[in-house]
Amino acid sequence: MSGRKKPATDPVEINRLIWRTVERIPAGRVATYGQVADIAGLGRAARRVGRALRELPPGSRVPWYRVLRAGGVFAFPRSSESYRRQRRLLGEEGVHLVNGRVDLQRYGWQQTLDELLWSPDA
DNA sequence: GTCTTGACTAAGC
DNA sequence: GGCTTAGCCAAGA
Repeated sequence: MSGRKKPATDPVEINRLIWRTVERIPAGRVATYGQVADIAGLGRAARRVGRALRELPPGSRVPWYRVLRAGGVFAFPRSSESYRRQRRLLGEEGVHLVNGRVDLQRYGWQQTLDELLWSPDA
């Protein structure tokens, strides 16, 4: 047997891995490309995440709109259809924009830290 | 095999 | 606040 071990070299595997990671983002939360890449085990391949989402077929249940650029900024131009769609979908989940961007300290996907910092009493 | 592009990020002006 | 530069990684020409 060829003992050649390759860590998710197949683009299909990588895409699935990225999509699966994006699906893990809970509703009402958002994550950055770099964060998704890191969680997916791709390191700094934030661009790879963007490509995977671009290749994402329509009708998919992957919440691509929960993925933002660094700083909570949208990846699309403000006059783009995707921008409005993303903004609307996030709004339905309770995520609204402040000065054209999302407050990552509040809506950012912080699996553990968030519950520690965000007290329900606030 | 080299160059360009891109749903990226961070730092600098 | 916005624009530029540099770094990064993968796909396409």
